[in-house]
Amino acid sequence: MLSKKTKYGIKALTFLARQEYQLPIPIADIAKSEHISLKFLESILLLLRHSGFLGAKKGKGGGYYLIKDPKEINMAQVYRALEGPIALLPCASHHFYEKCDDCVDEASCTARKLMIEVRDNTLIVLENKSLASVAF
Amino acid sequence: MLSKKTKYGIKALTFLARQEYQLPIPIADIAKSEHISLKFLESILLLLRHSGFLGAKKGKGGGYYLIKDPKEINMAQVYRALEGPIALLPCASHHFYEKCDDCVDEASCTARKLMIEVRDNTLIVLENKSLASVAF
DNA sequence: GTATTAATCTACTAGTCCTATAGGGTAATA
DNA sequence: TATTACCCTATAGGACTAGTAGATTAATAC
Repeated sequence: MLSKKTKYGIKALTFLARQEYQLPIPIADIAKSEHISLKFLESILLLLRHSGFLGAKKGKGGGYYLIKDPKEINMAQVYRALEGPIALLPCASHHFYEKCDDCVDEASCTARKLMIEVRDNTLIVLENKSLASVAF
Repeated sequence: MLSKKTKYGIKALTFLARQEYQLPIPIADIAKSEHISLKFLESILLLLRHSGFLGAKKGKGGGYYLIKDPKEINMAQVYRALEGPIALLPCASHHFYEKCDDCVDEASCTARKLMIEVRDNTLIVLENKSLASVAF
């Protein structure tokens, strides 16, 4: 299951992508429009800024704005920044690989085998989607 | 991420499917072979019995055994019994649908849209896999 | 019918993660 | 210089995970 952090993050990015003009939008405006707790959203937007998706401007007239063209923002990258691994098992992950403690032989592990197939298919979906393609 | 319950459940089913003869196997044998905590596995096998995948026999010579042909056991059903919804958001689930509190308009929700696509692709993978096809 | 074996059931717990909340600090702008 | 709005740290309730412990019940072998 997706965490609310990821869900809210995707919604916030979408909200920004749908703005007619790319001016900074205050957190409060996004929180109100998307019905997200202000302080929680604050931490999410900060993470998205540190991950290179958003820019921020302080002071009056400030807020958050997209740093790249929504067409160039890949949903797999967004997912990884917010949620972490795309694979459902650490041993089936590319970017976050970890060996299982209990596994004697990875090659014969059916759970791993199955989850690698799921991951590959999920990746195809996410990598072929840009923020622009889902927002409109 | 998959819970260990689901991972262990899949491994246990695989272990049973790989048995040459379909005789009852004691929990302890499975736990030892797959390096799973005995008592934790106990609760998992019980769940799999209640879900209609396993039969159990008490007493000497007892244990758990597959109730159906591994070819007839669909991995989507196994996943749902162990982990719950296949969709990554409740609002994108068929069998476990729930409305989001924060969502004003489901139709325009990009998180939902994206997760429905992920779910559809995951379903294709899981529904086309039988326990037999992953175990061998 | 008794002992043994092994599943079944109930209850409990330490630890971790999620989803926030609170409050002050800091930087930019008008 | 006042205001606006992002930045950072700390904390906390609740849910969930993974595992433990112990008693009970049912089947089988002798």
